[in-house]
Amino acid sequence: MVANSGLNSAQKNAVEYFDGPMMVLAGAGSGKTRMLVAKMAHLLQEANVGPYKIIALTFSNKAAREMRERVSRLCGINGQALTVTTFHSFCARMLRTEVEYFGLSKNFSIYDEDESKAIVKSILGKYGISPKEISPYDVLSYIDDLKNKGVYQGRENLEALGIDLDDPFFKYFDEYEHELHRSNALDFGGLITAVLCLFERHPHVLKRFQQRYEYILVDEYQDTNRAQLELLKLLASEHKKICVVGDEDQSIYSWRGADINNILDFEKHFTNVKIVKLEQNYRSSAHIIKAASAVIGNNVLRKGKQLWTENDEGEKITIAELETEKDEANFVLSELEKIRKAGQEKYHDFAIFYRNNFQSRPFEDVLRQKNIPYRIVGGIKFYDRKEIKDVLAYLRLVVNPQDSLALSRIINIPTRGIGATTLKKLEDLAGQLNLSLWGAIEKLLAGADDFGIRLTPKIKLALKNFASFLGECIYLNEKGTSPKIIFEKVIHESGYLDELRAMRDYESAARIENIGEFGRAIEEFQSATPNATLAEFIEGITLDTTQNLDTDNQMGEISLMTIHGAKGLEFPFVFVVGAEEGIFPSSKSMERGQNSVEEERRLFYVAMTRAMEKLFITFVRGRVLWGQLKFNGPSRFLFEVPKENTIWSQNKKPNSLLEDVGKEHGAFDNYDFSQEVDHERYVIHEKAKAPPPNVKFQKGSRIIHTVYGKGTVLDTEGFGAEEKVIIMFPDGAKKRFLVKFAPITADHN
DNA sequence: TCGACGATCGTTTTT
DNA sequence: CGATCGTCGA
Repeated sequence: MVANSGLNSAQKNAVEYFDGPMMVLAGAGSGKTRMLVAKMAHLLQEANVGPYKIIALTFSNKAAREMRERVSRLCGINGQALTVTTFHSFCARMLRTEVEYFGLSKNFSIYDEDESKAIVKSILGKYGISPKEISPYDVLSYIDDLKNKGVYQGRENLEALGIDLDDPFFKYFDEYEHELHRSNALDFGGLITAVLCLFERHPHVLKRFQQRYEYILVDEYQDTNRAQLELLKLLASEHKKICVVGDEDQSIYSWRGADINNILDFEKHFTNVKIVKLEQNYRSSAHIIKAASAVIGNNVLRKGKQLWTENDEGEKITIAELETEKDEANFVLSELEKIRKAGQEKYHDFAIFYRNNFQSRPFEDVLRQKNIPYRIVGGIKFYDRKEIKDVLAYLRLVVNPQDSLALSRIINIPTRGIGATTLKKLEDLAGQLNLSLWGAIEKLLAGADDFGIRLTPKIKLALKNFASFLGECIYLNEKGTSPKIIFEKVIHESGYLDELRAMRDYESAARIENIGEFGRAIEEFQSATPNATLAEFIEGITLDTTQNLDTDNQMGEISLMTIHGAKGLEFPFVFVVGAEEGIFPSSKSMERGQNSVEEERRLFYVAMTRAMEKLFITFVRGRVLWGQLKFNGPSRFLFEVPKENTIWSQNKKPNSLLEDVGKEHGAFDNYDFSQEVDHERYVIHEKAKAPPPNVKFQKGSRIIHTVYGKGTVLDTEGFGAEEKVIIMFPDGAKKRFLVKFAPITADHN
């Protein structure tokens, strides 16, 4: 009975039901995690379900850890017995144990985005395509998109998934998969699709997992992609005891493949679905809840929930207009200090949220200047540093010698005289023999055949030395030598540290310091899990990028983060800054259209609902963007916040220079700053349209080029004699032409 | 094999 | 404006 105490009736319904598929639509601050924890506890204690029968899937390791810990504390059991994990870790673990059923060996590498991009680049290079013609980023996005939809090589009925097999990029997908395979590697998306593939081709394996995991719980369901939905459908099809928990209004990762339709169409994918809505909010004041509900009510793509609260009305939301981003930072700080001094609040009760990372700058400046403790959540990650990636590449190579990307990264770091030319020869050989780079090197050094590759004796010796050093490391690792010892061997005997030491500059010293930090992380890992392998350490850091956030001092620190980073958190006092058109909603989303703007609105909603007691939203009249002063006007979302829940605060400087500059630029035509503060003042009237420039080709129109054939105008620049067009051709190539000279005509068919 | 220069292009980042 | 990246030259 412990599990259910203190729950409201909706939460109880969600906790106690497990007869079939259920979707819990949990509004912001509605006690979702609490409900999930109670539900697991209920299964374990009331229903006497064995812990090994339950799987709970989340998106972040942080969420997984938190849930595991709370459940084990509530039930007084050892959390290790529970499968509470992320989709990706779950799949990685399965693939390593079920290794005989799919094409890679147990020690496969997991490639991150950078590494995937490097693969794409090399493929395009092989085709002789420059990054200007076809952007590697576009190709990678395409491949990523396929994987998000559940595509794997050899999958049938792709048309049903809406995949166009004639897409010119599809061949790159094949090439890409082949390259990964040759490196004994998977990317993030591939972890999921490989499991789909395994389940489809080996039904008895699927059966085993279906039988084992009778109860399936999914957190943050709005963030799942199509591939993950399919995985869930397969796993759940035997017992149909699946419970997904999510909030369509907090779906803010569509650009990462999350498919809001997974929630909207849940009843199409599962039958006899029970839906429970958690609509009582325990977090925020009534003003905040009413305002946030009104804003999100403007979205069309939703199931619809009516959030309510018994909490006090609280203070109205302050919407403040400032002159520049500097004034914005100063305003936020002065309001913050007012609150802090009046109520003895700690710094960690405050958070500043922005749409883009670059917006943190002015706040950091002011905070540093005033000596106020703060921390930036997110930003540059430890494992993204060059030196860490280098050392990691060595270690990955030791675990998985077939990892050609890792090998090519460090084969000449430190400089060994094995330069680009030699590497190219080796890569070509590997391609010919369809081996990994390491495989090719071993073959070549075996000496039976030189494959027509002539290397100078010096280079050959360098290669030999390198290979024998690596061979020793590989041998030690196979023998079960501890990760720390292999790490030490790598950094010392590879010459990596020596090279850094020889540099004798500040930057190199910092790098040495970071490598030391990395060593301590390995040590910590080793003492926490004494028998764990290097492979497990590496998987841990590629799949779990959670940073240590333990530096809380007495007064705490103000948190600065993007709104994406704020999801799932709460703070008594929240400042949402930069609420301007083009910033929030972002200009890109405005270009993309209605659905994208809806996602921005969800983001706005997430931001608002983080606040418990008091919410401030600020915007500026003039912002320096890319070295230029921009006048974007207040965000459309501000006008969706009901008047009765807000106080608008105008902070105009007398005789502001900015206003003159703005007028000069014609930027203030939209609204009149001389009037008193009221909503009407901010209503943006349709701008007088600039006379249509003298352009021959419109964006989106179709053309014929006498050399390259048919294409579509992606974008135009300039006009008249200066008019340029960027054309996308059917093979995916992008080219840029000066209209005056290019042999292009409009294609009216 | 490295460094200097110029062109380019500017979200969000759970895994 | 500024970081990043690719190209070219020595």
